[in-house]
Amino acid sequence: MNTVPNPADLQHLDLFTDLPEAALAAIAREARVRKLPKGTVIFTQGRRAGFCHALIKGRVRISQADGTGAQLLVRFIGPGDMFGTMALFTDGRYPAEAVTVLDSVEVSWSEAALRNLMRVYPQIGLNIIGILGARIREVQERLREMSTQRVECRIANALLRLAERAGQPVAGGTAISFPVMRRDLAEMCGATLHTVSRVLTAWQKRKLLTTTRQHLTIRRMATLREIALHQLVE
Amino acid sequence: MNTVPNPADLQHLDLFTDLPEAALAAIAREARVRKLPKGTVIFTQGRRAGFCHALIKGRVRISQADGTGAQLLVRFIGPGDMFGTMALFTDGRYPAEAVTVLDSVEVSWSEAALRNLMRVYPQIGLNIIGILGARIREVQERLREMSTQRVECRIANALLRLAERAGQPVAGGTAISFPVMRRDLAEMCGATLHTVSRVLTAWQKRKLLTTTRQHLTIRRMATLREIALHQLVE
DNA sequence: GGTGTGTGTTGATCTAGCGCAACGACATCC
DNA sequence: GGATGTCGTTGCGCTAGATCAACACACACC
Repeated sequence: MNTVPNPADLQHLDLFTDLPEAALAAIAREARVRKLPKGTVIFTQGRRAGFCHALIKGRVRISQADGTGAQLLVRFIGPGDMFGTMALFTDGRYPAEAVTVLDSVEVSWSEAALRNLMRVYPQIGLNIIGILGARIREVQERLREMSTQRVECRIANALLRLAERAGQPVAGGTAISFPVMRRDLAEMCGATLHTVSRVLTAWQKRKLLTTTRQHLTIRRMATLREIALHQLVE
Repeated sequence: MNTVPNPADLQHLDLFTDLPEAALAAIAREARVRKLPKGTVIFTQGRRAGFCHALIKGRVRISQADGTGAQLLVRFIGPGDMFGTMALFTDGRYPAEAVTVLDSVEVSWSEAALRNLMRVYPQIGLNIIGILGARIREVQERLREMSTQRVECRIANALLRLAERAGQPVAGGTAISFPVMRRDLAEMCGATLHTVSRVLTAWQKRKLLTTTRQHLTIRRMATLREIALHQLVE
């Protein structure tokens, strides 16, 4: 585990786009790099937050639980994404839990370091605003889906989002590049894993996709898009 | 309609907290003030955004429609709140529609003016980050509610949020200070207005609240909180 | 090899809340 | 004052999807 990242890696982080070389070097100097094996808990819900995180490699599952144990899968973090940063600018506590679902590498900055960097390079602040804005859009869209669409549409939309952000072109389709369980999909779109299982097997029969345990490949993206759009499915 | 606002008014905007007097004066100079009668459409979904808005007086309804005409009530804007600003930092289009539900007064700044002000007073950027962060939290919480809780809880939560942000203490309860329709509540929590109506009349029989046409007063806040929390209602 | 434990499937019921339909109450406008 | 439109209520049947339950794999570890 080396403790200083390669500035070239930082270039691809959404947090630090449009920054000069010099800035990236300064940012790298303040960073802490960690290798995190699959299954590592990076932070837990409600814990005091002191760091801004970004992912270099791997995949992190962000989920939120309510009092009764019900879970919402907020999102999957991929390489280049920042996470756990909102807390620094609100009440200082992580609102969700972060766990790696693949062997991963993260970079992080202390709150103090980040604030310093933001003072020197205001572009970072603008980047954060852009990231948060985009995220609000997405969450609002999901909220609208949840209130207006039926499960099939929501599952289709969840798959499309996964494909967009973690899709790997393979022979005859697009594979999701990390393990996704039925339970994950269920918690992404407010359904039970039973319903998700039923819908997926139905789609598998229609050759829309193929699945092996925890692995998923979309075969007919266009049809999936249609299902996602149309309220009424034939 | 005067075109320059009183700096004292700006002081109470969440956008401009923690700014020096001088800054407020400069901000006031760049502002445009408009009186908007009830029912005015401030912007429509999808339109090109060129302004950052804030409300001085009144109430604005922000809602988002999907292709099929189904609506999501994103939130109600009250005095001091900024709105329609996210668009400037994402794709430049308003993601929702804004309509006044009371006679209102708004201030707005052109994108260019706002960016200039942000450059001179970086605190504004930090404020925006805080506002967006808080908003993500709220939307995520609603998303979690939508996926895990049943309608009664969701309606209770919607009412509690309304009370928190627009509650006026009155004799024997807390009144919502602007007109709210059954349809509004329904679009806030992903239900039909029929269901909302049924639930509200049930609660009225239990003396939890009283309603007259478009007006709503919560009588037993504590009981409502219980309903909002408990998954299972007796 | 057997024995767990975490995952996925599938069937059989049950029910919360939707959809439809009809009506009632209040406000506004002519 | 009547007509028209917006808003709210209520009854009835229906269905999407939850819940309950049982089973079938796959991969671990002993």
